[in-house]
Amino acid sequence: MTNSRGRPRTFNEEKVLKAAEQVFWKKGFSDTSLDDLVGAMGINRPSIYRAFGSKEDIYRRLLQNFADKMEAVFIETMGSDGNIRDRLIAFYQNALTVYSGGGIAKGCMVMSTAVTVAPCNSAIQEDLMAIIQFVDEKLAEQFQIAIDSGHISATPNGKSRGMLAQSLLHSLSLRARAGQSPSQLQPLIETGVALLTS
Amino acid sequence: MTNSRGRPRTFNEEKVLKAAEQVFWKKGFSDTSLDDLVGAMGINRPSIYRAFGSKEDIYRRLLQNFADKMEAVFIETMGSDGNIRDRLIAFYQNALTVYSGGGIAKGCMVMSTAVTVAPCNSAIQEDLMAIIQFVDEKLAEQFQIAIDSGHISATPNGKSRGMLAQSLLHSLSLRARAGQSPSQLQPLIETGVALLTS
DNA sequence: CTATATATGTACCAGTTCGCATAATAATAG
DNA sequence: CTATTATTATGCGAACTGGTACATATATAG
Repeated sequence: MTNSRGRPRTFNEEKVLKAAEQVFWKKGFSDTSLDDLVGAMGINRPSIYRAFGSKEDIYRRLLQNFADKMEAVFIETMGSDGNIRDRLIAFYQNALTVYSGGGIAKGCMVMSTAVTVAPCNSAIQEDLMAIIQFVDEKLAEQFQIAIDSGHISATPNGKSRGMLAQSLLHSLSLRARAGQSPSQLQPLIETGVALLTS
Repeated sequence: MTNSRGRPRTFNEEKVLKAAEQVFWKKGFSDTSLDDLVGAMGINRPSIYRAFGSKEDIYRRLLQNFADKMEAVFIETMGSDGNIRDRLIAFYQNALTVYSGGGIAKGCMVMSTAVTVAPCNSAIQEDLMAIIQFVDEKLAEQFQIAIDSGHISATPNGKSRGMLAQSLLHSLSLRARAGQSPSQLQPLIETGVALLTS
């Protein structure tokens, strides 16, 4: 029994999901209508449902998808072997490029859009919480390594530094979406990293 | 010509605005319907329109209203004459009480709800930007005083410290709305303030 | 070929959205 | 009292909401 029976799809799954992401990213969950998705994805309503489920299903999938992409950025920048200061700066700068990309003020897709719905949608709230905790852990790991190898002081500890490092990320996202330019935010990255690695 | 001609209002303006705030705070701008407001405020649609204008008018008014209330918290805590460390901790703790109040994960009303709409509504985006910049300035002021009086080092400068201090606020709001408890966030406040005042 | 499985397109559902037109109500001014 | 002014209540309507039924199209399996 092959999986390719029936009429073949006319759309590329990756492409239409990317299109849907753009809409959710800009308009948020509540303000995105199925008609918006139909327009952006270029496929009809019943096809969307058949392929991806409900609006909420698509959105939650894209949340995880975005988090995965940011994790890739994290691994790419923080995984190298320079000192933690330079690696952190590279990470924040790449994140900021994502947040401010395309000339539109966007911020982080997760932090900017899931927040609002969270109190009314426990599934999305849990997704958001899980992503925040994951980022905390990943950052804490890196600080712990730097502490263990004597590059930075043992206080604040790795976990605290991780949470504070994510705070900077939260603020970059929020400020970018409010319309602050990358050049305005660059000093925030630099002084933030300086404090975080002191 | 007196102002009290005609049929008198049956509602208390402050009270119904407070009720509206609760709805917007929980559901965000887009997901709050006029029927929601009618239900919460206890007055009919045409009365709402006559008294406060459109849904967007009410929301923007409440944004500023909330910012004013937080400024009052700021003045109350940061205006005293203890050392900057203790005053900052008091400020963050009071803010966190607001963010986590009433058993529901709420976060900051401005940061949690205006973010999402910002890219689609330039007026709200500008409101958000103005509030962020105002908070930056108020915080920077306090750090500058502490620097000038020799209580903390001159680098990072007051402006940078102000922006970083607001980052912590952003993260507290986001984390509270994601469901993290005040006790989980207390260490973030403490280590954050320690770094900010080092 | 026929049977089956998947995808698509039209058209529609019931419920909700915002905003308003209209009329009734309740106060004051003279 | 009547005229004026302001607020409140009923309820409309046209557009939009997320979601689906049904018929049609296009592939593979045998």
